[in-house]
Amino acid sequence: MSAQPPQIRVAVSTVIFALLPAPDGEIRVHLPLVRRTRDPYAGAWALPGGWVCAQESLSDAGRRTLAETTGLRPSYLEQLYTFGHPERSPGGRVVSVVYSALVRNHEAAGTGAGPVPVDNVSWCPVDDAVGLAFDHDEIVRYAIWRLRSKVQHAHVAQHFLGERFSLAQLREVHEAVLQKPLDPANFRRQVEGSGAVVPTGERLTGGRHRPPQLYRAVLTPESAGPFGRAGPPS
Amino acid sequence: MSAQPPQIRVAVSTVIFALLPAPDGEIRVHLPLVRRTRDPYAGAWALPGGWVCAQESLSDAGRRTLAETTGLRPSYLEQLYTFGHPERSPGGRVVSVVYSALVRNHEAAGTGAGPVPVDNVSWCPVDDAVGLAFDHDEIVRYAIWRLRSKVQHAHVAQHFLGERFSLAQLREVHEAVLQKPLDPANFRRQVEGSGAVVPTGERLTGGRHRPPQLYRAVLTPESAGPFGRAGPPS
DNA sequence: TTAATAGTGTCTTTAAGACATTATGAG
DNA sequence: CTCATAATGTCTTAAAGACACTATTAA
Repeated sequence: MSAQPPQIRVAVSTVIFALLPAPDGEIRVHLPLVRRTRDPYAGAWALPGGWVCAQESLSDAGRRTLAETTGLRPSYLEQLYTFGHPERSPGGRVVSVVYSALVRNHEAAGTGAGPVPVDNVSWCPVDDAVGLAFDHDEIVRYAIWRLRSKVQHAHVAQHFLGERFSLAQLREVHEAVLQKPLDPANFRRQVEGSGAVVPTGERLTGGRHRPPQLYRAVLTPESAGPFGRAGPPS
Repeated sequence: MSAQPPQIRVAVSTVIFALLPAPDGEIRVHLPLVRRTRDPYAGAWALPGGWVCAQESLSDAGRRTLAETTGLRPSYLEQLYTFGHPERSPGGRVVSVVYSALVRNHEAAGTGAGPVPVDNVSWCPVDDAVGLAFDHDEIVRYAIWRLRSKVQHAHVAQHFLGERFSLAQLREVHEAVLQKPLDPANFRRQVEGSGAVVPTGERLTGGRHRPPQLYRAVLTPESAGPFGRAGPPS
């Protein structure tokens, strides 16, 4: 162990997912990209991010740089992975701690998710996010794999929805993420039986059909982890 | 994004697990700790680790510092989490990337795992690893939770064993990690049916009973992840 | 009434768990 | 032969999946 560690810069990046309608009308998983204004990779698309300040936590740095570059303020960030290959940034050694979050559609509004593009921010279907700056292609690929592996753990899909939601809405989220149709009856039994959601007693009116029961998420002990929430502190 | 990032030091720590007999004869999950020789926390036990050098990858830094402090050289390191709370180290801002590995008993030999203690290294039952330096208590708690959540994914347990192993040995690993007995017949069906192991045709002789078939692990597509191995690059 | 989705029932298939039974090599 | 563990069989129960059916609201 050397007493004088070398200069390594610490950055954060964020992979934000939202379910938006693609040009073909299908609901697909999208993520926001920002256009780089300086070298290296000036003009290329990249994940939102920036440097970690001396007194802020890593997740706070993720939140701050995401808001600065895109205006997004998700309620919940989860650490995804830390990328630190010595050659991953041409400008010198950078270790990037990457966070991920799921946002609702109205949270994405006004940030380039709608028909009007916001300057230098673009929501992109995840399968089209290639040719990004640095090693961000790899990061995106890893993030979408993790999303699909973990959607089974019910709390993941609920971040795409509001506090109250119908089971049909929850099912549509799962269908969009997994890219396959699910049986409404079996889905209902699975979700209700898992204890991950409870009915609120309210109903969602306004549709031209029978109004569905509204549910809300409950934190299950298994999903809580050793610190009573999704990940460790920091 | 500020052009001049502040000075933040980057370190790695490693949580190494081995299955060793406890004083009471039970096989328990242990991990190696090293005694700190300088401030902060001089004299306290801590996880093996050290600073990341300029030209080495994060996992290489984990491997190197682990070997320097304990002599251990596990074949496979998996990134666990990155801890970066601003106040986690009294000596100034430190971001620690933590790696985890599982080692076989003979790999742990000569590093304090046997009856003869090696200077400044001690193998400790995970439940007794409290009062460590920095935030290492939290790190250990998170690592053991992850180990227990993931032992179901068969490849995890196989790192504790050699390349070839009997199903009884594999079952004993699962029993030690999960701290509960498993039905041999049902365990066999589950593991064989999962395709995670295949018989080698060899048998393990020497016991005073019917010699068991030996198996080896096979990398399943689901456990491989998006890059054909357990985690992303870096 | 009709359209449309909410919600239930039920059958089949698959897997988990408990536990009895048979197989085989060492001594 | 006997002991000990390997390996298989079978029964029960629970869950997953396919799909028919009933319920309820708005227009």
